[in-house]
Amino acid sequence: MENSQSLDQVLRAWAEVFMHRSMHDFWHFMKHSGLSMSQLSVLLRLHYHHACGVSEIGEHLGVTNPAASQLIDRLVNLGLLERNEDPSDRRIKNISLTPRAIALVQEGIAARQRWLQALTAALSAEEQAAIIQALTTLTEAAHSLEAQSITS
Amino acid sequence: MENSQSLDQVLRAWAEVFMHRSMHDFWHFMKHSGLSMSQLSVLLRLHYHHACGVSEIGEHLGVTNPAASQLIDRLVNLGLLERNEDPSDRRIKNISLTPRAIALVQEGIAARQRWLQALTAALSAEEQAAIIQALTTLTEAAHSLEAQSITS
DNA sequence: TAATAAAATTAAGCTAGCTTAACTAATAAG
DNA sequence: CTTATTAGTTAAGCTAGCTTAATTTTATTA
Repeated sequence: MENSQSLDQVLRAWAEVFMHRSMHDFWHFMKHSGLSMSQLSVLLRLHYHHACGVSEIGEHLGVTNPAASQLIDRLVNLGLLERNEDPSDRRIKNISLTPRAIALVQEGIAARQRWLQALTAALSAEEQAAIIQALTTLTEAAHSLEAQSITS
Repeated sequence: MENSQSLDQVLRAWAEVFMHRSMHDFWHFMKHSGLSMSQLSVLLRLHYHHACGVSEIGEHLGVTNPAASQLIDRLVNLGLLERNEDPSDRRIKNISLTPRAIALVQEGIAARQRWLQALTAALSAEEQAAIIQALTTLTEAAHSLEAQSITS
């Protein structure tokens, strides 16, 4: 069929344009916030998962315990993280995002959201319906793939 | 309609899961390659745009000229960049990716491609057709939005 | 041709982020 | 109760990445 590209090509083209844009935006977000990749990784980890101890953050980042401790220390000083003793085990420090950090992460997510909305704003009802269907399918597939990888 | 979410919700959910995955992958790519965010930014800039001088790279990264020069110097020593005199103006050094750097960037892109393929592998023909249509529309919209922003 | 401008580099100095090694405090095990 | 283990921090030292200031080389302009 002349008006239909292969799924492979379409995925490639979409990933290319989405990633190019995402990396560009992320770079500017780093510059604008003044935070490093390591610092933003900590904030994102805490946004997507639950509050946790110092070691878990270091493990997730692939750095040593002292590195995680120092990184957290700087973020605490910046007012982006809170460090509280775990009442059940006073050796553990529970690390969590401050309201300011939550707002910062939300703003980063919202920026991407605005870009996607701009993409779809001028589309017809039919095109929008197709996108709703397609992205719902993809999102579900992503979630089930993630559920699989947890068990493996 | 009960089985149809709003476009807004769908975009939000998709951006969330896609970004979470992308950031996770990107972090591991950095760790695995041993390259910093700044270094990868240079490689991506050169992948998406043409070869250019030192100043342009610094400008794109939002750093000073000496910072760009030093960054490039390290990447040249790593065998990822080539630095050649511009024959038309010998003050300018033309910076370009080496074959090794091209392969590195391609591998990063291919990894994301494989993830998307895994997402769509188990889908029905109808679902695949809807995704082809939707992502083609989104990719075109992204390109035309980018074309607009160049002129503004 | 002499002065000026432009592109890149070098030098000096700072901070972030990482390492390993040594240390403190709290819990678990014997 | 004493010993070992676990969680986290502190200390010392290194490199990357950034800055500003000074320098070198090439091109432009008066």
